[in-house]
Amino acid sequence: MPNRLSSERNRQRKGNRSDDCRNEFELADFRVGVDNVIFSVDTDLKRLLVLLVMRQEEPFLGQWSLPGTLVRNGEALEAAADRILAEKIHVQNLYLEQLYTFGGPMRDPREAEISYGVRYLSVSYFALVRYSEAELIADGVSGIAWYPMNQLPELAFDHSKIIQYGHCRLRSKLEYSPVAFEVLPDLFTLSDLYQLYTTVLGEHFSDYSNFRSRLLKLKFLQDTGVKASRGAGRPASLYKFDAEAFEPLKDKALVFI
Amino acid sequence: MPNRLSSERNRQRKGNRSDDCRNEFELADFRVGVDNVIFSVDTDLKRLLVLLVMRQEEPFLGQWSLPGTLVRNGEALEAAADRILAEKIHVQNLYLEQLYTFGGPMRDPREAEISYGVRYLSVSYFALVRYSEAELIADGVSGIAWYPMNQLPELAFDHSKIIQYGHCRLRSKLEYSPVAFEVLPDLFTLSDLYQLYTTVLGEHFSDYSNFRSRLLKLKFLQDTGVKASRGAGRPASLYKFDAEAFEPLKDKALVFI
DNA sequence: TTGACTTTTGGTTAAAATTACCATAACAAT
DNA sequence: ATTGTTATGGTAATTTTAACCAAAAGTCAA
Repeated sequence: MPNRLSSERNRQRKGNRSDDCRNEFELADFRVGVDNVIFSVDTDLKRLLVLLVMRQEEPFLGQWSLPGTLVRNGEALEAAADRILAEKIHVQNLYLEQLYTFGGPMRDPREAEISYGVRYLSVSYFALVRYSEAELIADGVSGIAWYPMNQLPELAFDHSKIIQYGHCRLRSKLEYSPVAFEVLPDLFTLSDLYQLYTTVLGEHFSDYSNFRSRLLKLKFLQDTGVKASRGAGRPASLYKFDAEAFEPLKDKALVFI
Repeated sequence: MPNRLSSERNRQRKGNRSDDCRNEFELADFRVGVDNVIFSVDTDLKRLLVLLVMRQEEPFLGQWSLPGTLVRNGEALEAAADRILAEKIHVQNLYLEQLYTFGGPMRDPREAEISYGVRYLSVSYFALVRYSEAELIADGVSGIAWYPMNQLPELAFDHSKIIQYGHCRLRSKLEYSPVAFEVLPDLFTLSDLYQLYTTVLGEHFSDYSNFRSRLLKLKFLQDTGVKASRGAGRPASLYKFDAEAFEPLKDKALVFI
């Protein structure tokens, strides 16, 4: 990060902040926030869900938004993402990675306030959690809820755009990486796996029978021999993910769309 | 970006900044920089190159680093990336996209200075430029040079890590997107294209003959009929990229590794 | 108990894609 | 003219994909 201005001059600039002349050549002061796009899959109802929270303050008071927070002193970005996630849901298994950084000027109305010169930047994170074990933490007044991807309400800031971006990432992650096994139970049936994939990707990529033989041929799913009988139909074998056997297959596509 | 603290309390915090007690629960003030990983391919010598600049100031004075800048008032992140690129090289065709945001505490030694509480965050961008037309802008004292990816010097900050991350992105971009045609001349031979791919990906993904037939079968390369005779051997046809014909093929893999 | 229904499992077969080659064409250099 | 080099257009064996199909093993209801 080479800096054209000396640190001497930077200190000077900071002292000037309450002047009325904003210079376009001066450096911007940033407040950095982290926003999480937390996905979950309800395989029973075949719905892809996003976690939203109701804003408790201005701007956008009372509107739905992504759970987020401003980054604290000494806190790594991912740590902030972890923190806000832990504040909103109890969950044991999760996948978390950085998504994108949105930082255009005036993406936050607070930039227009008298405390001008402050920019709001959002480093977004993408998370996938196990739906069955996720307990939402409703701390009294604040609203919090899972929303189906196809029934999203109007959102604060540019959060709709962030969610769309996260949706793209989720789809490609599912195609090329074993994230699915982070959010499935340790023991799962091939049908569970297929439900998860079709809920996110649609049913256009493969039929169940071909999906099965494709995944089994890759040899990283261990048949435990245990059978799971769930309602009608022949009981299915419970499989478990073998991370070691998967190792050589990383960055290969698992399914084709 | 929901904010647990009221904006009232934020203003208070800003007034306190020169106190000596840094509170870990207080929000961090950020300086946001943009760092560019600018790649280019020298197909003659079969080398993948990265653009580096010599730092003119502390910290890391005199060390090689990625070209970067701090973001100015009212400037979008991508605009800052464009600006620093334009300051360093003249180039007509280029591909530019956001890479990753590095923002751990203490990634910049300046955070340890007496002006504590300031965090340095780097939003990195990834660029690919046409080597033949790229003119480096050497403004007197400052050093600027293309370095081969396999002979990188010691770099300032965490820039080595950023370059490694960029290298991964470059490989996957080449595999799944038509970036190659952004940095090839308008008219190119299939050999030119193959050189580009092998220089970045290695020769393990396909032999020349199969590479040719694979790409030609996709029908988005137009044979202009014009022949290019370059040294020995049979003259090659010059092709051009047909963006319209490519449209339906986007987000499909072009080559397989 | 028996037959209908559901779901899992393990196939088959035709079409398509991949891979490893090979032969020839069209030029330059000597 | 001969040789060397690169481009081009194949072939054939193998693998993968896509679209099915039928039996196995359970539940459910009459």
